[in-house]
Parts: sequence; C-alpha cells; structure tokens
Amino acid sequence: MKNRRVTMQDVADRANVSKTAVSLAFNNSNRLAEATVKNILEAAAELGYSGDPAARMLRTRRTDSLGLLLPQQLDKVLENPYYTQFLQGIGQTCQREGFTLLLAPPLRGSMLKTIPYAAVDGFIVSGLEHDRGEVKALQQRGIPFVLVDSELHDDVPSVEIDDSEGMEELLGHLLSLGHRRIAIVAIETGTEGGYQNWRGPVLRRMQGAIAALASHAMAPESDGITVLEVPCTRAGGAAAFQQLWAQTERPTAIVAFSDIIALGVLDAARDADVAVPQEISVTGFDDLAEASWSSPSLTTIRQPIETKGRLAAEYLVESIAGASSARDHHQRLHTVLLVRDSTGPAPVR
Amino acid sequence: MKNRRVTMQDVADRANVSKTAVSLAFNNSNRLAEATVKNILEAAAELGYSGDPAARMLRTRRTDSLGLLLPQQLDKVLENPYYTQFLQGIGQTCQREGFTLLLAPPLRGSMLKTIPYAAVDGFIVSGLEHDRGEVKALQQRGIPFVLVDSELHDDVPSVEIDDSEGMEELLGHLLSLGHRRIAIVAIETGTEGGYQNWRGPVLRRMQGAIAALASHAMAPESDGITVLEVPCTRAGGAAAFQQLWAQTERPTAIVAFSDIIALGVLDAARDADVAVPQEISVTGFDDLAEASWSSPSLTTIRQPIETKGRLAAEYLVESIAGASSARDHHQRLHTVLLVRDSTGPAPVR
DNA sequence: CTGAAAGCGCTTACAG
DNA sequence: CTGAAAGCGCTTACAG
Repeated sequence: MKNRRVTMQDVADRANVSKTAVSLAFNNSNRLAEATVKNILEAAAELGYSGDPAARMLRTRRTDSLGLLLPQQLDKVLENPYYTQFLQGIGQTCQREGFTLLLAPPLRGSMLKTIPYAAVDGFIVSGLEHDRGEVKALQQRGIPFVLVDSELHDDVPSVEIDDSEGMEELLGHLLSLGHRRIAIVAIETGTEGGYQNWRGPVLRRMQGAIAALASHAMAPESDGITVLEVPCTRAGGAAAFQQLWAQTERPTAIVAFSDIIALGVLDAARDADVAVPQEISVTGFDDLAEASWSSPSLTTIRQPIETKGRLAAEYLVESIAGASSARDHHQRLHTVLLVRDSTGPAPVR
Repeated sequence: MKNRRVTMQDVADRANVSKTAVSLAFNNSNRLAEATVKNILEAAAELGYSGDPAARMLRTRRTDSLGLLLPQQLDKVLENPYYTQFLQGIGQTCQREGFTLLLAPPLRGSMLKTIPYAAVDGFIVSGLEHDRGEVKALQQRGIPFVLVDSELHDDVPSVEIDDSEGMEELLGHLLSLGHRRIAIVAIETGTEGGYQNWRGPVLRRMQGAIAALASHAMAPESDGITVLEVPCTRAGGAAAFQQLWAQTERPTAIVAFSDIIALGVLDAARDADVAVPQEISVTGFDDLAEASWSSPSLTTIRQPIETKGRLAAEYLVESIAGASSARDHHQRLHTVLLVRDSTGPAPVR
C-alpha cells in the first residue's frame, strides 16, 4: 500500500460530506451544523489528517510569516548580541500579530536568490549597507518590505537611527577630553577606496565623526587620525588594538563603530596590560548589555535596538494589512551618549 | 487597470513560449536553447516577474525551510543567551544545506496550532518538557522532527544531554566541599505537586541531584535541602536568592538549574553584600559565555549547546532527504563539570 | 446548512 | 529542443 498523504478529499469521503464542509469545519465551524462538524473532525482524527500549509498559502495568498533578510550567514549574524536584541523586538510584534518569523540568510552567497523563494508576507531587511540589486528584487517580488540599518532609498520605507548625530556627539566627548590622536575602527564594508566609498550606517557614522573633527579644524586625513576597517566581531576589535598599539605613534583614543568591536579592543588592551582609560580611551556604539558589565564599563552610544525591530515589524504588519501610508515611511530614531569608565582625559606624553 | 500579479503564463505569452519553457528557463536552463532562455529571461525582467513560493512548494512538496518549534514567546526565549547559541548551531547546518529557518512560537498560546500551519520540511522541537499532544500532532503532520531538551518518547528521535550525570557530578562537588545545607533552584515547570511531577530535563537533573544526595544518605526531603522553582531568567535567580537569604536557616550553597538563574543569584548576592563563595557557594548549568565573565566566575556544568543545535538540524536534513535510520535516533551528549570561583568550602557557623 | 466548481501558480512526466 | 496536460491540496464565491 502506497503511503499516500491524507487529503481533505479523503476526510470528506469518510465523513460523507464535501470538501467545502471539511474546510469549513476547520476554518469556520460556526457556519456548519454542530453534528456535521463533530462528524468531520472525527473522520479527520481517524485518518490522521493534517492540512497542507503550501496549498492553503497558495489559495489564500497569505503565509502569516514575516521574513528577516540577513546580509550574512546565520551563525555569524547571531554572534553579535545586537541581533538577539533586534530579534526580540521583531519577536514581540510577531507574537502579538500572530506571525511566525523566517530567518533568511543569503542562499549560496546571494541574497538575490533568497528573495524570490521565501514564503513570507513581507520582509525586514537588516544591514543592507550596499544595495546590489536587492531592493529591485524586493520591489519585483511585490510584497511589502522595510529597510533597517541600510543604505537609504527615497521611495523605500526604512527604520534607522541617527548614526551621524550619535557619532558626532561621541567624538565631541573625546575631543573635549583633549584627545587629538584618535583611531577610528569602522565595520568592514567590503568596498575598496576607503570611507569615500562607504554607504549606509557606516558612512553616516563616519560623516558624524568628520563633522566633529571639523569643528576642531581636523579631518580624517589629519595627523594623528587613523581610519581602519575590521569585521564586526570581538576578534576584529582585538586585532585592531594590536595593530594600533604596534604603531610608533599610538592613538590616545580608539573609537569603535560597534560595542562588540570595542569589547574586543578592551580584551586586547587587558592582555597587553594597557590601562583603560589612563593610557588609552575606548568607545563603542550600540549599548549592548555587555557594555555596562565590561571592566572598565564602556562609554558608548545607546541606540534603541529592540524598538527598531519592533517598529520595523509593526510597519510591515500594517503594510501587509493594506495600510497605504507605505511609500513615505522613513523613521529615524535618536541616540544617547553614555559616558562610562572607558574614557578619560588624554594622557600627557 | 487591475494590478494583477505577473504570472508565469504572462511571461510565456510575452516570450511566445509555453509555461513549461518559462519554468525550465528558471530551474533547468541548460535543457533549453540558449536563445530561448535569453528571450524568456528578458520577457520576465520586462514584466517584473517573480515566481510564487507557495505554488512552487505545493507542486514540489518541498519548502527548503526548517522549523524551530518553541514552547514560549519569541522575545522571552531570546532573553536567554542559551538560545542564541542553540540557534547558531542550527544556523550552521541550515546554511550548509541551503535551508532557511522558521521560528515558530506558540500561536494564540498553543503550540498545537502552529504545528499544522508552518510551511517547513521538518521541525526541531526545543524544550518540550511536558508533552500535551504536541508529539501526536507532529506525527500526524507527517514530516520529520527531532525533540531537543524534551520529555523522551520511545519512538521519537531526540538529541539531549546527560542531565542526570551532570547534576550528580555537580552535587558531588558541593557535598565534597562539605555543603549540607543546599538549595536547589529549578526551572519553573508549571506543574503542581513538586518534583515528583516534573518531566524532561528538569526531572533528569533532579534525579541526578537525588542520586548524589543519596550517596550521603540524604534526600530532597532531608533537613537543610530546599527545592524551589523560578522562571528561567536573571530576575528569577535574584528573587530566589532573596527568598533563601531571608530564611532563618540559610543554605550554604545554591544550585541553579541554569546559568542565567545562577547569574541572577550572583547579582542579588552582590546587592546584599554577601560574599561568594566565602558565605555561600553558587553553581549554574549550561556554561554560557557569561559564566566565565561573571565575578566571581561561575562553577557550572558545560553542555555542548551549539553542537546540540547542529546535530538536531543535521539529523533533520538527513530525514528529509529520506535516510530511514529515522525511528531509533536517540543522541545523548556528555557534560563537563567546570569548577571556577563561585564555589568553595562550606562556611563553618 | 451544504455542495459543485473554479482556480490559486507552479512543475513534471510524457510525447513529439 | 519545446509544448499540452495533468495535478499538487486547498478556499471561496455562488447557488440551492
């Protein structure tokens, strides 16, 4: 005997009703006589019937699932506690609205391949620093989406923070402490040609730094200012510190573009017996929980990570439901400078 | 003009070919003349065609997606770093095998509702301590699944750790340090009637504890032994400490069933100016990264969280591919006792 | 209160 | 190398 799938027709046959009735029994049981429903449910149980999600989706044109489109491999992404918080925000909305969440990393190295294949009602796109056709593919797909922490597009909804403002404030803090030899450790962008070719949040943070430097008649090209790119990991931060500390002209402050990088810098400084902030100041960006636990605790820019996730998902759910305020949704959230123990006056040499 | 979806038929019409050819152009382009493929792809681009995932799934009977069935709300689950690690393990396999990952928490409070609705090729079920029909629903659904950290079922594949062994070793360590007043802080089960009614990992850990106590002619009911249940959060741990410290007969050691709870205990101990391990010893279970960073660093049982995720996903992928070793897959992984700074000799009173 | 029929948008033997 | 046709398993107006 072939182990054929039990279908709705099988249940209908067994209960001596139509497929219509079976469908109604599961989805709209109050439109059927009570006895009929009972009869159908019994038949379904006896046969071990379980509805087919794909068929239902095809018919109803809904999946009740949100997609999170990621620019990197899943295990890499989850290394950064940032994403855990972001996921929590999205998760709150999903829960409340009854959506499941599909994590969709690049397939065979390409986001373009995952966009048309994911069975979702809408996408949250996170960290698309450099659009290489993804936005067009998303538009072609014809379902709502929001860009988060990404390069901006005029006609595409987005949720972001004021990266530039945050970084300007942070550098202002360091400059006012007398720091003039500053290393800026950015998140690797994978582009050539230095910061001129950056995009998205990394570029905006750099612009904030530039603005702050300018107010002291300095620039990224000034003596004493170093700009470098590392992967957004603890290891990346540690490597950055080692490289910078090996220079003959050491910086008095290291500005990391993310907390996880800054924590790596602290690790390496501790290993090298370099006192923070006496010998060197270190700053982060994000305000992860770890930033306040570290020793010394980390001066950083707080951004509302969870809120970002929640708002992006809320917007998406609204769009899916058909709210037409869609096109011009650009949300920009504010940041807060938190001065803790990892920054102090520039050491006098 | 109606904004109708662009379908494969539209592309076929425009390119003057059949739907078959269009499908082939996208999925098997080498079976078509090069010129035909080019022609079709152009037509598709002009029309902005994007294939329909639901239709493809219905036809091919594949979703290329794994489901992670969760016993709690998404945002609650992600509060525990345990899950981040577990997800990383699953993520590795998903990545390698080309699957996306669907996070499927209970819908409207019930896992039973999410099981038949998720468009996945298989489920990883995590932390199903107490089966209330979920296993039957899963079997009825007719796709492969693995139980992780769950109540055991003879004919259902599972991946777990040796909870009992780990906890026995841990209590052995404390007993050998002279502790005789021990509080056991378990993870809330939601069942009535104390540990006799527990199931799954929590029960197995308790059994390990009982075995260790027995070797010193003690039992959970002995003088000095307290058993209590709290939510698996830092706050839960803090509350447990406060309650225990308020007793007239204070314990000399607190055994938490998870690191996150133990870290909460340490928080509260610090707040109360109670010295660990001089005044009280504290132990965890899991060995999260945080366990070695905390001060004092935490004595705990290491379990291979990431490996568990990876193995569960690997098994699932194999089952989906049709490997028939399915029914009798029961994997049990070992644990390791890590003695750090949070445990010491029982204080003499 | 229940059923017959259409159709969601694909893929895949099969035939030529 | 390409196409006609069947069919995956549902839901939903519509009719009675």
